[in-house]
Amino acid sequence: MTRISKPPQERKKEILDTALELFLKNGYENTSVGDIVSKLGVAQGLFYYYFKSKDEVYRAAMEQYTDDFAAQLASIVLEPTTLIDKIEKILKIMSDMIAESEHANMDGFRLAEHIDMDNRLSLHVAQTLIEPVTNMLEEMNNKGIIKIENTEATAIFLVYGIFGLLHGNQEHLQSIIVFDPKGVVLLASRVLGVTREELMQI
Amino acid sequence: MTRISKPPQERKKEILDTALELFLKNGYENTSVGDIVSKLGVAQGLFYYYFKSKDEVYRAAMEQYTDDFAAQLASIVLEPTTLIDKIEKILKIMSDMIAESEHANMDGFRLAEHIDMDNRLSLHVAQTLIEPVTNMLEEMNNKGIIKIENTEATAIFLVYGIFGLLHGNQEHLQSIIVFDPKGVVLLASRVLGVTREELMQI
Amino acid sequence: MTRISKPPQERKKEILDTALELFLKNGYENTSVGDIVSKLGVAQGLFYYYFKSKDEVYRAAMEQYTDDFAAQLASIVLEPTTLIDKIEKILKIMSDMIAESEHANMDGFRLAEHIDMDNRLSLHVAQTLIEPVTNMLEEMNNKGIIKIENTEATAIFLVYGIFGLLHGNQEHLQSIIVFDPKGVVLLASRVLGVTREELMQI
Amino acid sequence: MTRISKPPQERKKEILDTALELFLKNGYENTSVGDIVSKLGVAQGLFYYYFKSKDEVYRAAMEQYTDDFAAQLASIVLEPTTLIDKIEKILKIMSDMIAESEHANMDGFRLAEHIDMDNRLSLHVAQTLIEPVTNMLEEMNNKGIIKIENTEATAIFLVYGIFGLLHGNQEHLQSIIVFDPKGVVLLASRVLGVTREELMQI
DNA sequence: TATGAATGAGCGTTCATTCAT
DNA sequence: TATGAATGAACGCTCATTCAT
Repeated sequence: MTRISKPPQERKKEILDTALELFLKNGYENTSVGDIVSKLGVAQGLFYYYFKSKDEVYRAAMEQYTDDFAAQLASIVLEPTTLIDKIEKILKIMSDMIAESEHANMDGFRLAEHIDMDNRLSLHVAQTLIEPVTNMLEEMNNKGIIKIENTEATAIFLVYGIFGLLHGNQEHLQSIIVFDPKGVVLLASRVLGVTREELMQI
Repeated sequence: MTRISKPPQERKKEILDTALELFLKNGYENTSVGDIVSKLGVAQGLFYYYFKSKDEVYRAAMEQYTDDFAAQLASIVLEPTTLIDKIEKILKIMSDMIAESEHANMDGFRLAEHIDMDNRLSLHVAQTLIEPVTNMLEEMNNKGIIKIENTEATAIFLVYGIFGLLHGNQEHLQSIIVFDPKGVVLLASRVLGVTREELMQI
Repeated sequence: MTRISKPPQERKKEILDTALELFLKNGYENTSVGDIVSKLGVAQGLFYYYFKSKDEVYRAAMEQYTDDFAAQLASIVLEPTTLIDKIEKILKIMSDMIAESEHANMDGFRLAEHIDMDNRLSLHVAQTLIEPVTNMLEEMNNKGIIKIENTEATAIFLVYGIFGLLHGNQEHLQSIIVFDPKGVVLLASRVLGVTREELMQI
Repeated sequence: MTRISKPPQERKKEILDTALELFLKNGYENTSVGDIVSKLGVAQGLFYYYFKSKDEVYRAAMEQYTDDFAAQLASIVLEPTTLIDKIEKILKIMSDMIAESEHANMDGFRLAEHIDMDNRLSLHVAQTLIEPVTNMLEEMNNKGIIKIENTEATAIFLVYGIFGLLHGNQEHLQSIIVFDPKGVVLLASRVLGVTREELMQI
């Protein structure tokens, strides 16, 4: 084979990205190190030049993935827009995230693992969302916009509730529940104890 | 080995139960067919007499498990008690379910698989809860107790929101978010657009 | 492949014997589990049906090998013959042992490992010889035939000295030192502090 | 990395020394080329600029090591002291050699390899000892001090016998056979057919 | 129905060696 | 001389699955 040498950083990124892609598509257990390297067209040994183990890439891929979302969310929360706008943007991000981990090659056999992976990563991201949302609620509390005792619990409830709507959408492919951002906002407003109209003005 | 012949149904049930137990304890990938048969004390081949593959047993075990919950839930919904009582019973069941798949011997390495399994089953059960809850909301709508447009979406939102609170409890083991049934009821009442006092009287 | 099933004991013995043969010929590191099974013409997995690891067969092979010698030696020591006869028989056994572990396919590359293995096993056997020889000396002491203070040290000295003569014979293939049993007996008699003539009469 | 150029001889020596050190500490199989170069802080490729293979370095390291001993021994034999003094010095050297390859961090797993390595090197050195000892015996024969027919066989017997006493000391770590130089001299004197007193005066 | 020995593909990982720079 | 990224074969081991009895 012709030998193509690349800057280590670049190569490492390549491997990481490929690994993430496959982990998202096929799950941890159904992605072998061989899959990763053969997709990249490099030797098996090269993988271990950059990562100590399969587990290590997995963690690194996970981190990169969730960090991306965390960064996006953090910037949204800081944007000087209305709350309703923030919520819609957050919904968009969550929606994208779940779409991204949609399963490409579901051939009966591997169904269990696909669901598995989806869950693991999705829930990881959900956990990532909780902190910034909690902060947002805290801030709204301080500003007197809302009055919520346990902000973290409420954040969890909100994030998972929304996650359920997005996720459920995928699971019951037969029963088409149109995902309705308006409806989500309504539910969210109720949880926060504000009217929809109030929400629009914030 | 002494050869013990049993009625097919019974044997199949035995295998299924053992499989479920191990799947719950160790996760899918960390449970081998060998583990199942050796725990039962039967030959490796017998497994394949009753199930075509490991995947098949997994699906069957999953189904049985969720069906159990579905049955419990269905009966709760039909009980002639107050709504608040129903909600508390449902919370109790969800709580038990998660506790059941909590793992005794978590030594670093296997934690990932445990959480993994937890998620997988938990979400399955969450899906199972959606239908009866939807029915319940539908009925309440008809009785004029609540006024909700999209009952299924609301049911999903509720169920997943609650699931998040239960599950989140496990993830951040260090930051102890005490799971507070009262708080959950408050959140639920807001989602349904009724006051807590109204809820108590229904 | 046609499937040939055998009684477990027999199969296990087969694997053990093949493993021993290869360990003796090629050394531990240069004998792969694949070598063992492919020599036997069975599947790789079968190996692990009978042995938990490569290390386990190695220990088992080692034990079997040394046990054989130990048994032979024990019976020789008990035989009602002259000491000189016993010594000659022991020399014969040691000689055979070393011959058995002679290296078949020494292709430059693997020389280091060959020597290695030879040493490991040879020394193991030497260790095995020490105990019965010590016992023999002890008995001779009691009978007043010899007068030796430290029987174990003397046994070690004797066994290793003889081992050196046998082993050295192999190492310097160029300098042909004819291994002379008579000479060995002479050396042994000196160590024991008896004349050669006395030795013959015991 | 900063690129440090050195005279070829020096670099080669550096690699050789590092390799020897690691071979002594961890054994052949447990020392990788990577270990050697990373300990030296040079690139992987450099190793192959100086040595064709790992095996080659091993042989070279071995040779250097044994040559060192051979030189020490040769000078001892030539020293104008008593035989007993020479013997004691030789014992000291053998003892040091074995001590040198004693291993600090033996955690169960690696014990086998350590002993292995120990054996390999020890026996090499033993082989190295044979020639000078033979010469010594030859000389004593000529001077009429002793009368031995086969000096080389006797040398081998002596060297290996002593080696056994030193080595055996390590094997049975629980049953402490105190290594007693006096005892060794006694055994040696018997082999040579001289009294201990005679030995002292030579 | 039941057994359990046998299969064989696959996995994660190591490492001596090569080669473009 | 020196670098270090890249190679690729091999290894020990696991496990879902098969099949002769």
